[in-house]
Amino acid sequence: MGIIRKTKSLKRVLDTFQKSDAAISVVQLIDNMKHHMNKTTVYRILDRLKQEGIVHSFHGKDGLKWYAKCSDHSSHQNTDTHPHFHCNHCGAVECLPIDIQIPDIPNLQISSAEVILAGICSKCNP
Amino acid sequence: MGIIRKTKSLKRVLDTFQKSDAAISVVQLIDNMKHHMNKTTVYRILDRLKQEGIVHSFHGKDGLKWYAKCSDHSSHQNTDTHPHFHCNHCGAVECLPIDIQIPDIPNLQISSAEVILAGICSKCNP
DNA sequence: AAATTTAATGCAACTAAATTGCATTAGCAA
DNA sequence: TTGCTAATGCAATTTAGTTGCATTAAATTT
Ligand SMILES: [Mn+2]
Ligand SMILES: [Mn+2]
Ligand SMILES: [Zn+2]
Ligand SMILES: [Zn+2]
Repeated sequence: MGIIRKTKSLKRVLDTFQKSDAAISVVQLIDNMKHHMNKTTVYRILDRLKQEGIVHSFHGKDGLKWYAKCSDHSSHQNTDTHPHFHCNHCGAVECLPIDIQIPDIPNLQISSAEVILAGICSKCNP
Repeated sequence: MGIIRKTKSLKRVLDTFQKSDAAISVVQLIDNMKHHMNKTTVYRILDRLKQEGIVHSFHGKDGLKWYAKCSDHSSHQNTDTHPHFHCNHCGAVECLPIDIQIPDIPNLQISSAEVILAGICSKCNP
């Protein structure tokens, strides 16, 4: 595992994540890359980057897929349960560097959690 | 608001929710109803039931839409932030009657939260 | 009980996200 | 430079969800 060819396409996508902490939707990323690579390629690159632990994915408030860079400290591959905030006004999504406490539930073996918070972000706030 | 014709189709869908507390995916519900009504009708009935506060919706771990009956006590239309559990093994989804504490985040106005937990349910457990 | 009104439905066409198969290209190591 | 094969492009496909419009059937009125 871990065999990655550093193709131009991969570098370009990787760059997007390294330049900013912001999460990006697949739809948006495909659009950003449309003059440089095929959408199928974007999907496949995201798969690889995720497998390598370089990015993580989750679903935004509308069920669409988003990706964001894994921050250095939060690379606990499995137990990375930080929440995400989706702005209802501008549509931006950000990773929140906090820990949501998931209580133990009797009879349930919880192995992962997705927490998506929605509201108004700081930029859209008065 | 609240004008609802008690059509045969609506009664049939309503019955599904009243007979069980389990959540059901739209995909599954459409399949269950396929001999009795059109999928468009299912979508529209779900919209109405939700508007009436009879059911609530959320996204499962794969981003698909699920619905479940609103329990009598949890009909705080807005602040209903109970989590949902999605079994990785059998695919069942259940509403969890617990409260997840969402901490205040500086600069963010959080108005809703979706918490989806994944793992192994009691039936799939040893 | 018939006529009226219009919410609700069926259906086909459509949109959009995500996936797949296959021929071609380009990283990279020998 | 050559050879291997991971990676890509592209077109077709799948699937969730939506829309427009003609038709049907609840509910209300006569
Ligand atoms: Mn994140
Ligand atoms: Mn629920
Ligand atoms: Zn915003
Ligand atoms: Zn299960």
